[in-house]
Amino acid sequence: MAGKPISLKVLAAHLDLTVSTVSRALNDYSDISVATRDRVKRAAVELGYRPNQTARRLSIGSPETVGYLMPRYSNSIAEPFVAQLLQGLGDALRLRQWDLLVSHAESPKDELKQIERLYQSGRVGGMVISRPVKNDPRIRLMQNLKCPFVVHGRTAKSCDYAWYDIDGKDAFITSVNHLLGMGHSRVAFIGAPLQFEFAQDRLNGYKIAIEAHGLELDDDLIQIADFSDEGGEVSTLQLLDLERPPTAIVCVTDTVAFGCLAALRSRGYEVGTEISVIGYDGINFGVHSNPPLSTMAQPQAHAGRRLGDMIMAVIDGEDPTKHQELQRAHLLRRDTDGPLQPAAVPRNVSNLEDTK
Amino acid sequence: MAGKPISLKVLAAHLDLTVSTVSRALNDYSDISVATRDRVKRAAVELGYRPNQTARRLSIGSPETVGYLMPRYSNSIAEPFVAQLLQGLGDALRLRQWDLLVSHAESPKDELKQIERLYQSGRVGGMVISRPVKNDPRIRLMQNLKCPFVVHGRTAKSCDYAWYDIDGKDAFITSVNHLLGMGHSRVAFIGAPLQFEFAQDRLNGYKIAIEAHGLELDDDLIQIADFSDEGGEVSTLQLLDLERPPTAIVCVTDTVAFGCLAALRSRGYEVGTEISVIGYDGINFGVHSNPPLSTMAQPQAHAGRRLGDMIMAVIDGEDPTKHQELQRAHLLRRDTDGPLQPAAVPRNVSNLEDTK
DNA sequence: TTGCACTCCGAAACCGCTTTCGGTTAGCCT
DNA sequence: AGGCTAACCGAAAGCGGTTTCGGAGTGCAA
Repeated sequence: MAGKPISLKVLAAHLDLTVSTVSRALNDYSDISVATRDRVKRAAVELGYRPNQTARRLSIGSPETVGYLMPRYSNSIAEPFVAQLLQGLGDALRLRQWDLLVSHAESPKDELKQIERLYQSGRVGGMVISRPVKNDPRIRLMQNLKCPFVVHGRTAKSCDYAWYDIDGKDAFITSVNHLLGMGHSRVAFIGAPLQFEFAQDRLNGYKIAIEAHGLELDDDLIQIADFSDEGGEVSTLQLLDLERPPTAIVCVTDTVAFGCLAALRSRGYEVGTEISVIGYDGINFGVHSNPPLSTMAQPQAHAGRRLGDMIMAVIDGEDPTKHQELQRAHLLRRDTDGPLQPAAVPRNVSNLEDTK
Repeated sequence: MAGKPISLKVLAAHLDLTVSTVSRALNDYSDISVATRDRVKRAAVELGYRPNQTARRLSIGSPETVGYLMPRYSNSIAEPFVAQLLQGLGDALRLRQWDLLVSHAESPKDELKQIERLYQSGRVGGMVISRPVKNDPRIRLMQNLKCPFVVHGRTAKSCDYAWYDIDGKDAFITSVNHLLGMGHSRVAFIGAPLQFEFAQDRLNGYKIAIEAHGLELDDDLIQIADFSDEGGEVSTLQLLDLERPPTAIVCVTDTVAFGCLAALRSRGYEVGTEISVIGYDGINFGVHSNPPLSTMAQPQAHAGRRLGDMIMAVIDGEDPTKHQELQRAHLLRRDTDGPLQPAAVPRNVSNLEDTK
């Protein structure tokens, strides 16, 4: 079981054949008799022959590997979806015997270098990236390089590459509609920096839903937070300090929502009754937050699998624009959303005793 | 910027030199004059030459790649540490220009196949695995294959391979001591299946601390849960239904602890005062649990980096047993631990009014 | 018997890089 | 002037596969 892996040469010698014959036998060439083909294959498994992939890849001219560029951390909470995404990606690639290479960079410039190195040096035959920003330089680079790629997220409604995304606009229309339907009229939005397309997208959904109900957009109710739980916390505090604070808040991610909940608790609010909060992502930990977070859930496990299928298709030369998939999130009600309290009175107008 | 990547051959032709000269010039061979070396290097950057890694690796006989076998999921809460680990691993490998390959399997047998394929086919020069079980077949396989590897975790106190681990025994001694020091005398342990060495290790710490205080081990207080939040929940309920329920609980992971907290809330306990809970892992979401979870925190970001350094060293031929690193966890107090209430009376002995 | 079409396998080039080995040139010494 | 040593570079053989091409056998018909 130990020892050097056996090469095609020794396998051929063992069979008293040439390497070329053995190679073609293993690859089911038609100009090899079934007799020797079977004989070769049997010997191959007996001797435990494993073709050297490096040699094979050099020869066929394909790395049979795709790279995944991990998103850079913007905060201390680990990206909960990375592991699931990798799992799905790996499953899809393994069907074709391709490998998955992961890399990550420390700065946007470093990301560009990584992509170029990985592709130009023939280490990967394509890339998967997450979380594009507007006019993303990585995408421009890969297009110039003619490096096949798919994007987890979109940068615009219509674009000329392959992507997989969740419809954030639709999701926020759903969540805001849900809140408005429960009687809320002042619902706030805590978003992320708008250079992230998904942030813009979700904000758009919020605005559309608000205006569709004949309400006016109030800039005070739109906060752009740092993309983290701390960011959600400070934004929430600012909202609460408004003259007319909101009665409901939708958050751009669950992580931001957790910060939001923390701020509300610190001010003594009873979330779900006095004030409503809805997050976005559907991460499982939400069951354990205080209170359990209502959120727009999405099929994360599916994403990796689909992205894997798509990158393989694009590498195969299919038209990238034919591989654009938009999934919908669905409202997962837990405990942080509820109808507007009839007697709800803003906290900061000096009659605290009423609400107790 | 587009077009085929340029090869050594065209670079050599462009310089009117041979490939061998150019290759040696780029690799700083001493038998190349500084003049031509500089000329070659300058031309290389000008033309944007990127050596084909597949060819290079075939030639030098090393894949310059290590594989990471992702742990299989046992529950629905995403492994928060995978992303951090990969990041650290990637950093360490990138220093040597090595690549990181990730793979995962659906069953233990599949894991063995993956390892064998990856190594025997020359795709990886070494492996990193997580969460070993007792007498782990993966480890035996890699030893037979002579595949360099390092383990995230240990299978026994003394073993003949490289590992990085957190001292779970020490951590549970610390947490149990902390609770006992606050007056608790009935502290329970919710663990994971003992085939996982870390589960055994942490249980040992618990036992040692209990006995060191002259207390007797009570089997009723030792629960082996399914390795998930649901598991923590059912185990906790069983503990609460004891004749003499515990006044404090230590949990084998934070995830289990979240389930524990859920169970306690469902029974109306005020965690942190009426009953104490301490988890293990220090995952950041613990800040947002209800209540915020006290836990044994550990330097997760460090682990990947160290594992990367170690696997490189082992691949370089260093003695694996010289690369065994034991880190300590430290108590991170949040809100779920507190002194034993003097008047604490078990809930299920019919005088509920006292405790209200 | 010659010819022809198949069947089946070997020879050899190639993928792009590394590395050993050998040979040419220049410089220096006697 | 001849010889010896360095300094530099070219030639070529790998690494372990894949793939094209051609040639040796076989069978069958003319």
